Amino acid sequence: MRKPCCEKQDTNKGAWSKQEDQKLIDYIRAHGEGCWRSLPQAAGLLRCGKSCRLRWINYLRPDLKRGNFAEDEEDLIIKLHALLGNRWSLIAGRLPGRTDNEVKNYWNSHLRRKLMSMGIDPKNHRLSQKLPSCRSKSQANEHFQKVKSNGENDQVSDAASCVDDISPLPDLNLDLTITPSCFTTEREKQQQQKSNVLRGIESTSALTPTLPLFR
DNA sequence: AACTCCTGCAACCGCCTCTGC
DNA sequence: CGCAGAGGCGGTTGCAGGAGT
Repeated sequence: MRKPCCEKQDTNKGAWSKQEDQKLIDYIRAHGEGCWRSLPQAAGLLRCGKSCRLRWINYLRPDLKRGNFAEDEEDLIIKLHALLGNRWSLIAGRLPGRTDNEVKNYWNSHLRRKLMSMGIDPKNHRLSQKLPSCRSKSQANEHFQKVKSNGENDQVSDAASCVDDISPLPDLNLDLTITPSCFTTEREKQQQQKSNVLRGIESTSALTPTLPLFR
C-alpha cells in the first residue's frame, strides 16, 4: 500500500473557506507556485499539498476564464477529444483560461450528452446509430470485430481509427490544425509525442486530422 | 409547501510519471 | 540503474441547488 500524500489527521477536507482561499492567494503571491507539499504549513493552512494545488489551479489562479463555454470552445473540445481521448490536461492546454477539471466536467455534463443526442458515440466519436462507411452487413461485422479487438478503453487509438474510418459528411467542420509550436511546455510536447506514437503517427509535424464534427 | 429526482461542479483518491540522488 | 519523493493526471464522489411532481 502506497503512503498517503500527506498526513491525513489534522487536515481540513471539503469545501474551502474564504479565509483559506485568502491565505493561499497571499502565500502564492508572495512566494510563487511550487513545493506544494510544504506550502500548507508555510501558508498556515490545514490542508494537504495536493488540495492546495488543486484549489489554486482550478479556482484561484488569476488568469482563469470562468463562466460558460463559447461555441468555438465547445467545437475545439470536441475536436481535441476525438483526437486525444480523455487527455483533459492536453485539451485544457489548448483553451486559454480553462482548466482540465473544468473541461472534464463540461464534457461529462454537457458535451457528452450533446453528442449522444446527435447519435454520436462520445467515446469514439462515431455515429452510434448506424456504422460509418460500412456498405454491407459483412463490412459492418468486420468493423465491429475490429473495434472490439481494439478494446473499449483504448480511446486514443479508437479516436484515431475514427479519423481513418469516417468519410467526411457534408456539414462537418473539419478545420483543425495543431502544430508543435502551440504546445507550450516541454511536458506537453513529450505527451503529444507519446500520443502520436500510440496512434502510430511518427512525424511530429503539423497534424491535420479529419474529424466528424457537426454544427 | 414538501418531497424527490436530476444536474453541475468542486474536491478527493489513487495511480502514473518525472526528477534528483 | 534503481529508488524515493513530489507533482500531475484522470476517474469518481458527494453535495448544493434547481426542476418537477
